[in-house]
Amino acid sequence: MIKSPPDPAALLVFRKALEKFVTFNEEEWMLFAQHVSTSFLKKKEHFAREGEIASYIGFILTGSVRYYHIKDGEEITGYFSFDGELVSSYKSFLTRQPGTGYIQALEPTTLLLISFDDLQDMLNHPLLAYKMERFGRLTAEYYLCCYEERISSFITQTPEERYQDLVSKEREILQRVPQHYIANFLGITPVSLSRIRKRLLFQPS
Amino acid sequence: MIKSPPDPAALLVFRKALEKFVTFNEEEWMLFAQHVSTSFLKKKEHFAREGEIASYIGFILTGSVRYYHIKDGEEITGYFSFDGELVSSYKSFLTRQPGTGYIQALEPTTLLLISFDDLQDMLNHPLLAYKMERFGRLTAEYYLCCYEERISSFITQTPEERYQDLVSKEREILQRVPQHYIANFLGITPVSLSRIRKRLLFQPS
DNA sequence: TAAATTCCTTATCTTTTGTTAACGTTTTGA
DNA sequence: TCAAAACGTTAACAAAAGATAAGGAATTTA
Repeated sequence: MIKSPPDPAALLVFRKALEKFVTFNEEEWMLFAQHVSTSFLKKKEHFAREGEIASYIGFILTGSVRYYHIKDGEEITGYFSFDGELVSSYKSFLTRQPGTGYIQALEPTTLLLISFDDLQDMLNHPLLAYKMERFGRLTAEYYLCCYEERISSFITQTPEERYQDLVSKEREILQRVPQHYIANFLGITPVSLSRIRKRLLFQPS
Repeated sequence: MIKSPPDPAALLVFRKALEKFVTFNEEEWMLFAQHVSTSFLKKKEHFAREGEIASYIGFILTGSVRYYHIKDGEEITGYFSFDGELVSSYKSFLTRQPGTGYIQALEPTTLLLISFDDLQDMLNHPLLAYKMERFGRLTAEYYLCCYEERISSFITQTPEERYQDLVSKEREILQRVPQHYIANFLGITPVSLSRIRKRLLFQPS
């Protein structure tokens, strides 16, 4: 992965996106921005691989990625992230243990990056520590809520209901992601999703 | 729910448990402990209900709870927490929106409690703010990793494999939780879990 | 302690999903 | 640009899960 210094426009987009969690003043942002680099992934290029310890947390400027695992030699896609979202093999990044899955660009993808070491530097920097802890807390809490909903969908919904929810709530995924990945995401096989779609066509309830 | 001041032994257990995330010095702990109260739940008593905004985060001193949703008039159990763990309707607690599920004591359960308002006070207290943000970040990150694994299990494993994992890794759940709740937890019906158990008896591979 | 309720298993039947393979279409990449 | 690979659908069959009901054991509770 080739890194370079980020351009100012990109940093502005990043700053804006982070305001969902925390607002940096000028001085803080100056310090923060010094730790940001940029990178580009060609379609199908990997951001993370099984067995590797995640070194970066990424912010997707443009493009999208999928998270997948390999089981019995088969790729199984578990999640997607699009522009404006953070991306990382979180568990690996946070625990410094080898990751168990892959992250791969679905499209040509431009990222902003913060390395683990840089993040630690910021967490230890007297002028940034407090706000970075807060940023980390709010970010983790935000994703915790997302995960909670996703788990709940597996417990309380059938695959067909999960698909209908996707259709009504997450049109973007439908439009930007191949169907066999969506099938995995719903916890079923591509063949089964194709059948569900056919069923819904003829009984759109 | 009846609250009272916690006894010192309970606070000590709490302090010890929180060291997984953060270590308070004496002064900090004094301030922290002032915001802790205690409560007791009889078996089947509720800690949270659908439609209510969660006011407390709890720490289970003794006992256990289950998280469940009601769908089509049926209770569906999604999770359990045991002594030494935190418990809350997190999404509701964090977002101040009405919760979508229930939390109920599986056994007589003793809790330590921190209210949302007290937590905010601590997050705003000059001598505690930094450490509380850090505590919140590390806690949320910890549960994020747990959730990530759980989601991944729904994507990559069959119900039978999930059950086998439970048998090998989480004996405590098996021993303390009725089987039909475990079935829900695995994303299947009690009847189906009974069949899986029978299959495994005769082909323990 | 007796009655009521809950819990687990089992059986039957239906529905859904998984597996494998085939086929035409689209996309990819050399 | 052209061959190869990937994609979505469909079919046929097997395997698993859901729904419902019944029966006995265990637990609860009045």
